[in-house]
Amino acid sequence: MFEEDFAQTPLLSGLNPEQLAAVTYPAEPLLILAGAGSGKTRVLTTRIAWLLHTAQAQPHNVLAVTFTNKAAKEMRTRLGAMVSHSLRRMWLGTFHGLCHRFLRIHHREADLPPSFQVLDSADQLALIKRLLKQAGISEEAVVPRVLQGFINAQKENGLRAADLDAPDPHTKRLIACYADYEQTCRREGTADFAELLLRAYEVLNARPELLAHYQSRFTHILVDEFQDTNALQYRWLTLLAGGGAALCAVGDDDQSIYRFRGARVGNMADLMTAFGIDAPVKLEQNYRSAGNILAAANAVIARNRKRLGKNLRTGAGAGEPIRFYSAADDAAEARFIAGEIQALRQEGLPLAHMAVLYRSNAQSRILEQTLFAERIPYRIYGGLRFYERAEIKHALAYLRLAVHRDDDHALLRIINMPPRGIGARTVEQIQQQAQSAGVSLFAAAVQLAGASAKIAAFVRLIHDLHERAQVADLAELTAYTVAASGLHDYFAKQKIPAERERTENLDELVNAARFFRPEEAAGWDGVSADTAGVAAVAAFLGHAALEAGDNQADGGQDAVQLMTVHAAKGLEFDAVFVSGLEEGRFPGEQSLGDAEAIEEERRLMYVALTRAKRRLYLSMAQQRMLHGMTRTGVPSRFVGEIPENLLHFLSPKPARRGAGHFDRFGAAQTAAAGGGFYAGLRVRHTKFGKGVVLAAREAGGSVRVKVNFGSAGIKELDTAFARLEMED
DNA sequence: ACCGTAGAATTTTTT
DNA sequence: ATTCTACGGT
Repeated sequence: MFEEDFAQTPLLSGLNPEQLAAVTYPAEPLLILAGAGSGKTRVLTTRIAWLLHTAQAQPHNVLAVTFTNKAAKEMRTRLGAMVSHSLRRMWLGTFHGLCHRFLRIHHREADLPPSFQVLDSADQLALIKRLLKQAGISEEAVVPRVLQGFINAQKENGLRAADLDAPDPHTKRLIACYADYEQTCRREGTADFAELLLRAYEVLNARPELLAHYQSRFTHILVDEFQDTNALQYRWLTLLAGGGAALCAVGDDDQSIYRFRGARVGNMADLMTAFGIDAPVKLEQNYRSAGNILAAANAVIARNRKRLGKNLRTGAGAGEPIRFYSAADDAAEARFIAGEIQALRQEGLPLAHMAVLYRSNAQSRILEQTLFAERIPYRIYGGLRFYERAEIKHALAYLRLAVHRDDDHALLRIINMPPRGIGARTVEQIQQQAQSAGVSLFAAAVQLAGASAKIAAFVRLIHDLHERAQVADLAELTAYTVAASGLHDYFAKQKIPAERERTENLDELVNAARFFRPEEAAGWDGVSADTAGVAAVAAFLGHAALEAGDNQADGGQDAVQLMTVHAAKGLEFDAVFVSGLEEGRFPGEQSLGDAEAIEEERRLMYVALTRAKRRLYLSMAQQRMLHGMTRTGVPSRFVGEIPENLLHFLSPKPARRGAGHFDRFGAAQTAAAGGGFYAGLRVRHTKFGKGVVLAAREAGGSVRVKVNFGSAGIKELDTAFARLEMED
């Protein structure tokens, strides 16, 4: 048996039995259920390395898919250190990145122009707004965001506008807009994120010879974070694996926290049925957290009904108890956290090894203020990324026009940026001309150039860029564009220093173009690696849309990490603070009446808890400023789900009431401020029936409560008038 | 063309 | 409270 032999090689040494089983599993469909901190990435990369090592596969036989660029990069790096093979011909990347590459290679079969552009979400939304305006539909009749969600949801279900029909007029209108949107994208040569996946899927599905080629090429397909896949990603994967490839999916149903963006945990169970997998290989040995932390996480997640079933264990000792602090208000909670951070720092723990987590971004403000006041350096995750900055998007719009002059969206973005005297009126004229002549905005501008010197100058600029784009080197073209467009000068002349700093970003963009190598970006094969010409520009623009850059603030110095629980997934820290643990915050108020939503929040809590290696703090505020109002809160049910013997109360221990599933301990002291009502309380109304209180607040002497009555909807009531009975 | 202000919204996020 | 957006005035 070669497993025996290879168990001796450095590649497989150090793996525990379950990891070894997963890595050396035969070339058959396989589902790995990998708990938090169980060495999931290591198993996945080692399996690929083992496949190459044992010559079961060549790099070009492997398709490895992740969700984020970061995960893909890490995998490539780690794999590179494990094997001597060249990984250039291995398809390793994100779903979107790989589909993008596929469509660049097969743009002809996909009926896309060679220079087709990728729309990011902001581009997509802007396109939708423009489209609604053109069709004369008000944004109240069709809310742009709703339409965007509708279109993406349809695409994720594999449905085109032509496939849809609906009885009600509103949905009918959405479908009509979807059709309009499809047509505009087609005319302008653009593809949104969902389109990349859907188009790639459709091309494979419609072309048996192409599908057969890829099915026989990819004998091993590996997927990371499988619990986050949506319906379309699942179909794409199973289509490619349908020719008998060994599909290896790694995931953790307990860490499925992206239902809101279409993730289907059910894909794990479906995969087992579809591919005849009897049981998943479980990785339950945790290498991250101390015993108490793990016990708490296990106890919390055990409350969820729908689980594939898994229980983490650790070889480490129990460690410290979990600390719980209930602060009087949000400011006091922040001060407590700052104080503990200082203390840990004194003990020699680097700040970078500590993280403060919260459910929603709004909670970061008070923490930031407090940390700033206490002179504790912090780094906050989230916010604008490099390629999302306005000045960068402006510059990219010029590049887009350079390679594709019919891109109306790009034209509208920069026709008067920097200001060149082409205002709303002139733009309207151009739009009218385009409409009546049935041509793109740029073509219309060409037609009108004789009538306006300003339009003529703009047309000349775009023509100039277009000509250079055919021959110039990408970096040269970018540098020329930034200067010739007037963007650089415009920002350089601004009064506000922050505006002037935008020129640095433009310089940085030129730099990025200089170092951009298409073949390195994703290991392209079949696509020219030339850095000159239209193809290079298109590839660079695709890279900018698909890889928006880092979204964490300035790195460098030792700093506490602040982020949402979602952003913390996959990371680990010695000390973790989970803040804002109140009913209505975490779990969020929109989840309170909904059992499915509560389970997702509980998984989120599970993710939060399992980030901690050695020390875990849980904290809450009895009163919190929210939307300009002081709201009262009771401890999160999730705190009550942690066995009491694991907790150490740093504040007076709140009274526990009831022995059931939901211990509303602390309710007695804090509910007073809400007139006896608090989030999570079950009530009954004579007319609306049973409901759950989402929020209680005092307004002008009276107490108003927001209640979710389920089918009767969400109502806001004044307790002085409404006849609400507490159900207990 | 630019600026100011009134009104609305307000989980989570990657691509 | 705050932040963003849309609209209207100068």
